[in-house]
Amino acid sequence: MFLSLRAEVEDAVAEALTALSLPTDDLGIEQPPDGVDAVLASSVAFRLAEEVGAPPPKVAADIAAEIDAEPYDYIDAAVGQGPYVNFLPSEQYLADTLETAQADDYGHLPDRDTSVVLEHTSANPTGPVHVGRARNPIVGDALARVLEYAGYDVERHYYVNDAGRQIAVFTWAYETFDESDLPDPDRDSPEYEMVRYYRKGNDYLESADDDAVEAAEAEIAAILQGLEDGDEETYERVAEVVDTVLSGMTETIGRLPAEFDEFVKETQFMRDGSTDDVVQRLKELDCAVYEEDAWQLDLPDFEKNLVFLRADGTSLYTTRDLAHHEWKFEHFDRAVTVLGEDHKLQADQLSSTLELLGHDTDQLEQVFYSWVNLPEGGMSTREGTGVDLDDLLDEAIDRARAEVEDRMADRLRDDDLDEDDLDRIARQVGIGAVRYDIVSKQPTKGITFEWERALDFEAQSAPYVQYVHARCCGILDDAGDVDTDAVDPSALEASEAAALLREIARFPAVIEEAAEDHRPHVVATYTRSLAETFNSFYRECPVLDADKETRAARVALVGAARTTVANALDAIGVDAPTSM
RNA sequence: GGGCACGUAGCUCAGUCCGGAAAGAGCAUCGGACUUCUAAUCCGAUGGCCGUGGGUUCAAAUCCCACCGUGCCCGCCA
Repeated sequence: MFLSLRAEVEDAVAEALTALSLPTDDLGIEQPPDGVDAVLASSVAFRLAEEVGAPPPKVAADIAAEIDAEPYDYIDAAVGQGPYVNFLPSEQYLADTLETAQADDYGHLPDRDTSVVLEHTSANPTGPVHVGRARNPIVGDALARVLEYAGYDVERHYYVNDAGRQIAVFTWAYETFDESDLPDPDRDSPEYEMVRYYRKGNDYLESADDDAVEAAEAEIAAILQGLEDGDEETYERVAEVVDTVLSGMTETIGRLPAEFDEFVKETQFMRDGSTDDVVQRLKELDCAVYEEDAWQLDLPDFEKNLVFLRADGTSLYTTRDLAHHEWKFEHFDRAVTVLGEDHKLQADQLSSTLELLGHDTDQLEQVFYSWVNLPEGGMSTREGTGVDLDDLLDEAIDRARAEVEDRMADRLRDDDLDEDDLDRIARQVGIGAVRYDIVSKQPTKGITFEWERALDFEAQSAPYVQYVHARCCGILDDAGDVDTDAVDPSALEASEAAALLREIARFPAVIEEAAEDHRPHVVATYTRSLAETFNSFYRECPVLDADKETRAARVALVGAARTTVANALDAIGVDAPTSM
């Protein structure tokens, strides 16, 4: 409804300006601050004051007077208020919002008939997922959900780097060292067992004597060469390591939850010849140069050349990624990638090169986030420094469980939570808190990991919003059967109820904004604001004890609040508990 | 050295893209509200030269320039 209202307001302002022979290039539509009755406003009078030769309040009043609300469904009136033209919503707006918002699919925008491939995480399959890279699956999955809400047809991809030196080292180490020489794994899970070989191998390369290292390097080089030559046996050796490690990582990421539709392997683009094909076309480019036995691109906007073929004739990560992206463009309308800020330069070079190859890079969008660091520095799989995501999630669940048990004694609601409920709530709240904490911040801001902060369940966190959902469910449970179809929204005249309905009405616009700008955190901000508005309503407006007509309207409003909270949380991937 | 990102209350952050109605939350501190639809809640108080200095504008946390601080990047690594 909000989106329709906004369209009507834009139309009304443009019409009025045209009638007054004023320019319509900037309508100045904005949302008024709290405490103003209007839902939308225009500040256009400021800009027109000089042209008209009258002070802004006079101009605003004239524009308001020119607007006839009659033909509009959702505008009740346009009123001049100081220098602003304020728009009051109609009964119809409130009634339609109340009805639409109770539907399970509230917040889903119409299908756009546009396919989007969203690549996120793509962490090298070298070991357990640590907190340093945890922002990627959380932001990526939330963005995928938001895009789906916005009507896009989304596929989630994990690009598997299975052709790099690290993986060759890993494969060599796995085949070389014996398990009896390794420490016990931190967890009984494949990636924790496997990473021991990786770390052992890297240690060996750093500390063994020169001859031994040289021999090892020869074996590693042979693996890389085998991949480049398309040797089937080498692929299988590497795949055993990669698939095993990846299976464990996938399971950890799945706890967030974040799932993938496809794991796209880098080697795919070596085996199908597309990397060779890209290389041929890159050589034809005007900026292609052959220097020091290597093929490079002298990209106009970059200081250094981009090497795309090594002196030994092998391809590089970026070369394969070019083939990967051409494949994406072939199969999808748009491609979005969530990347660490350390990949910014590489991503810009990729984009420029794709442009030179004749692709429309408007369809490629990148979202960057900064790494989560420890107070003492970055996290590293190879060095084994860092906090494992599994440990963080386990600790979050443990603490959430302790909270629930703590509150059991003086719990007011008499609904007999059993052991299964306890497990469920601990998991929903614990994981929700971790996820919400990350998804609610702008990804470009730096985060330093601290246990206490990451596990803070106080207000402005997931449990605060989840609690509102549980409260709604509680009220609806007790309300029994209420005919919410023929409810008169004018029964919601209490200001807290009206404010809640207006906040609910914004949800589709929030989804639209988050999807267009690729900023899922605005949805998190919205859930908090919605929860606050609900809590004010909850305090001031009794639902079950109200007179019949008010009761029905308020039950409908709580129903609308429940679906809105549930769907807004769903859009950022946080569970909505039915009881807490 | 160059490029990019970030800098808002003691702490953690919204708001910045697209300039407009007294700068908003939470935590912390202090003071209130549970015989009431769930107190993981609510109400109130305290706390801000929006990094600094210029500029543009009727209007700047928001746009432009310079500077300072922090992080990331500048491999024939990924």
